[in-house]
Amino acid sequence: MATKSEGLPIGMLSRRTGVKVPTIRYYEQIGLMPSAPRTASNRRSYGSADVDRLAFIRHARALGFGIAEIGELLDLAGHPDSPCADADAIARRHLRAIEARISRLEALRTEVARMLEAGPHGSIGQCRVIEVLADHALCAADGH
Amino acid sequence: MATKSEGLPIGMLSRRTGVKVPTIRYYEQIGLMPSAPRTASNRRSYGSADVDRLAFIRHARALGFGIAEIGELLDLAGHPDSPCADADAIARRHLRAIEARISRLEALRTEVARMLEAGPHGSIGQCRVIEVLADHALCAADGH
DNA sequence: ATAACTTCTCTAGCCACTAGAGGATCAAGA
DNA sequence: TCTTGATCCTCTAGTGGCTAGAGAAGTTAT
Repeated sequence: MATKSEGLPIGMLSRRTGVKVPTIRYYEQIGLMPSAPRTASNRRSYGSADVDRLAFIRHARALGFGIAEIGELLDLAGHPDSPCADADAIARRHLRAIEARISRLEALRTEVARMLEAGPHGSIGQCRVIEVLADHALCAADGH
Repeated sequence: MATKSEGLPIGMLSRRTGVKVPTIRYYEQIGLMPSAPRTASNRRSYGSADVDRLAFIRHARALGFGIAEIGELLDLAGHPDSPCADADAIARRHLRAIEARISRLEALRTEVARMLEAGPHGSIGQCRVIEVLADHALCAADGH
C-alpha cells in the first residue's frame, strides 16, 4: 500500500518548525494559523502546508515582524499574482522601524555610557549615576 | 503670614514632571511611588520630595531602566553612605543589555535590508521578500 | 498493567502602561 | 445660586507575544 501520510500531531509540528506547542495553539487562537482538523480523540492534526506556513511565521518573527504584518504577508503569499510592491512596502516599513529603534538605543547607550564615564567614587553621595538621574540638567537624553 | 506650601494635586505633579496622571497612580499601585496622603475629599496630595522622586523615575525610564532597577536605584539614592559601586553595577548591567539589543537589531536590519535588495519584481510569485521568508535557507538570521 | 509521555482546555501572568466607564468634587463665571 | 468644565476618584480591561501551570484525558512502550 502507498505510504499514507497521516497528519502530524502538534508536538511533531513543533519539533519540525522550532515553534513551541503553546505558541502554535496561541497562533491558532488569534487566527494566524488555521483551526487544525482534529482526530477522533480531539488531537490537532497537521499537514505539510501547516509546516510551511508555520515555518514562514517563525522566520518572519525571527526577523522582528509583528503578528499583524505577518498576517498581511501570508495573505499576499497566498495570491501569487498580486503585486510584489505590497510585500516590499511592509518590509520597508519594518526596516524603517528597526532603524528607528536602533537610533533610539544608540542615543540611550551614549547617555548611559556617559553616566558611567567617571567610574565609582566611593559612596552614593558622590555617585555620578545617581546624580545624573536626579538632575535632569546633567543629561541630554529625554523624550524631547 | 508665611507662604503655606499646600500639597500639589496629581495633575500638577503630572505637569511638573511630565509623567501622565494614570502613570503616577500606576506607580503608586506598584509601590514605586509612596502612597500619597489624601485631602479631606480623598484627592492625592504631593510635596517636593515626590516631585524629585518622580522626576528621577521619569529620567531613569527615559534611559530605558526597568521598574525594578529604578526601585533599586531609588533605594540606593536614599542611603548616601552606601557604596556607589552598587549603582554603577546596575547601570553597567543596563548598558550591556542596551548593547545586546543594538547588536540584535543590527543583525535584523542587515537581514531585512538584504531581503529588500533586489527591489520589487512585479508579482508576488517572484517576490524576493516572500521567497526569503518562505525559505529559511535563503536567510542567515535566526535564533540559532 | 503500568508508567511515562503527550495532548487537551482553561486561567493567569509578564511588562509598563493606556483607555474608558461611571461617578464625585472643585473653581470660576453669569 | 446655578451651571459649566476641569479635575479627580476607583475599577476593569486591553496592548503584544507569548509563557506557565492546573487538572484531565488519551497514547505509547515495556
